[in-house]
Amino acid sequence: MLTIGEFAQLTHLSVRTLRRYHDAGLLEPARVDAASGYRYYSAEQIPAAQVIHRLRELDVPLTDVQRILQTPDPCARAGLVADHLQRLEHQLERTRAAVTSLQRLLRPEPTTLDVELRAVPATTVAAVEATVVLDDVLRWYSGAMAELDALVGTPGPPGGLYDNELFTAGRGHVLVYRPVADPPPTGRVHGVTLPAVELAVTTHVGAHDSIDVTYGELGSWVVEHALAVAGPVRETYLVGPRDTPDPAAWRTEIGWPVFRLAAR
Amino acid sequence: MLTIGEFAQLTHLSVRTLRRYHDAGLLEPARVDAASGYRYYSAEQIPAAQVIHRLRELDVPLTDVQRILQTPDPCARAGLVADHLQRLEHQLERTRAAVTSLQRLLRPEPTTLDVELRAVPATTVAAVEATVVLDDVLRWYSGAMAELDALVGTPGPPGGLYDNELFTAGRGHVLVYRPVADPPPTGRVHGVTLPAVELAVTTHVGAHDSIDVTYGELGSWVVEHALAVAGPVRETYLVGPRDTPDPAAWRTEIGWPVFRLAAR
DNA sequence: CTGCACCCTCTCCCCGCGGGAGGGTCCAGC
DNA sequence: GCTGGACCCTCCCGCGGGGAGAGGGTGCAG
Repeated sequence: MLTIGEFAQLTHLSVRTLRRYHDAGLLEPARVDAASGYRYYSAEQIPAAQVIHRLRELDVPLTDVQRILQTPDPCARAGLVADHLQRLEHQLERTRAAVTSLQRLLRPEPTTLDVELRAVPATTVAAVEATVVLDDVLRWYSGAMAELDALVGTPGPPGGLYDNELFTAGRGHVLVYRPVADPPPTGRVHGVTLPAVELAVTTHVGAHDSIDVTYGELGSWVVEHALAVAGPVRETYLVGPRDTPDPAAWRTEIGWPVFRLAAR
Repeated sequence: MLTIGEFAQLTHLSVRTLRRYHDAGLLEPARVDAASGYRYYSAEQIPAAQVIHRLRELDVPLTDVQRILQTPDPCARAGLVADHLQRLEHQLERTRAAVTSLQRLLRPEPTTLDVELRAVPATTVAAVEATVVLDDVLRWYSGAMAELDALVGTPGPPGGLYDNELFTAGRGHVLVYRPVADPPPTGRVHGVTLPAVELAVTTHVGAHDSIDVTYGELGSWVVEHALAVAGPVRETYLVGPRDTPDPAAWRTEIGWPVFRLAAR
């Protein structure tokens, strides 16, 4: 039997951290003295403590660590760990994208932004819509787009409408569509009539990680032309992952509904 | 002039976040109405907001973001950014190490640990010592070892003594040494007589990322042999980065001072 | 038996942001 | 001009994974 201090020395964890792990139910001491409350650990618990330590080094939240430890089947456990590793990989990807985007931002070259003011008539399309949180939007998008592809023909590039709330509040209404002559009236995929709007349109080239920069430039243009933005932004996926695996070749048309200001 | 909500739409930042950046002095609104407190931004501030956004995506703390933004010289600024990128790279390295270590931990193969009980006589060595925090220990170590190398001959492998507090409290007394016949009596590098101890000794093979596992196994061995650990651990760097760049070939002897328990 | 190192619980602090309360301000439509 | 509703303000609390310290109880060796 080891006191918490001795156990801390053997595992290179702090006494405080061990107490926290106990409180969280991650690492129950082998014995807890009922009278004094002293925690006593056994040497067999060292590997368990080290597994927790490693998972924490990988930024696995304590609750998820508990889930992993409580999974009896080693195979299912490995799956949970693999999930986390994949999440780390994904985050690494975003980090890389942020680095390149930052480098471009800090080396400000005069970007000539082609913006077109375009009046778009009301259109009826086959659409899938939902209210989602920002973190889920990619997952949701691929599911929704798969449904669209399964049900209808594809006479033109797909598009999406994204509530501004999605970005400013992290959660908002989203709609993806494909133009189609005769959409089904109801169901997950159903006909929607997009209202007529005047759009400020430009084209974003490349992956979507730094699309906010293009949005910013488009927004600047709109402001400088004494217009104001309104309504959900519209994206049209001219060239996307379905067309080529090379993100550098992707082309996304982004359009912001605008209206003329009286005079400020 | 844009209200905070409009500016949030243009930058894909939340209103709350913009207010926080203002409070932190990162992004001062172009104008703040004295009467109402309303913040008004200009379209020219969009790139600045995006730079902050990117830095935050790289987990740069707000205080460091401020430091970067306040650096007028673009070259020095790029240096600060590069520092952060290097830190990210370093962290990525540790993440990779944690992953491999975790995989080994979860695939528990019966490790045959060679532990030797060795009586070590008191020795006089040339040493550098300090009290450091855990995060700085690697940096401190390379500096200290460079000083040792500069001043004295190298008749044997270098070693270090690490207070257990360093690991359990994140901060502790550290001493690195080289055995030498005639150490200088004073100065940064000075003679120290290491006390005689009985050591439980084993050898850790590989990089130091998962050395705590070896420490744990050594600790288990000590506990199972009715001994107790005491005093600062001793490491001897038989093969290290100075000898070969391949971490898999590194060999570190780790020794834990022990004493016999009366009878528990 | 006494001193001292150790252990206990408790509360507060940190970061960066979200959520919500409670209240003021702007502006379009009437 | 008035009113309603969208917008904005400040202030406080929550999260997670600890660190720091207060204030008090325990265990053990001399």
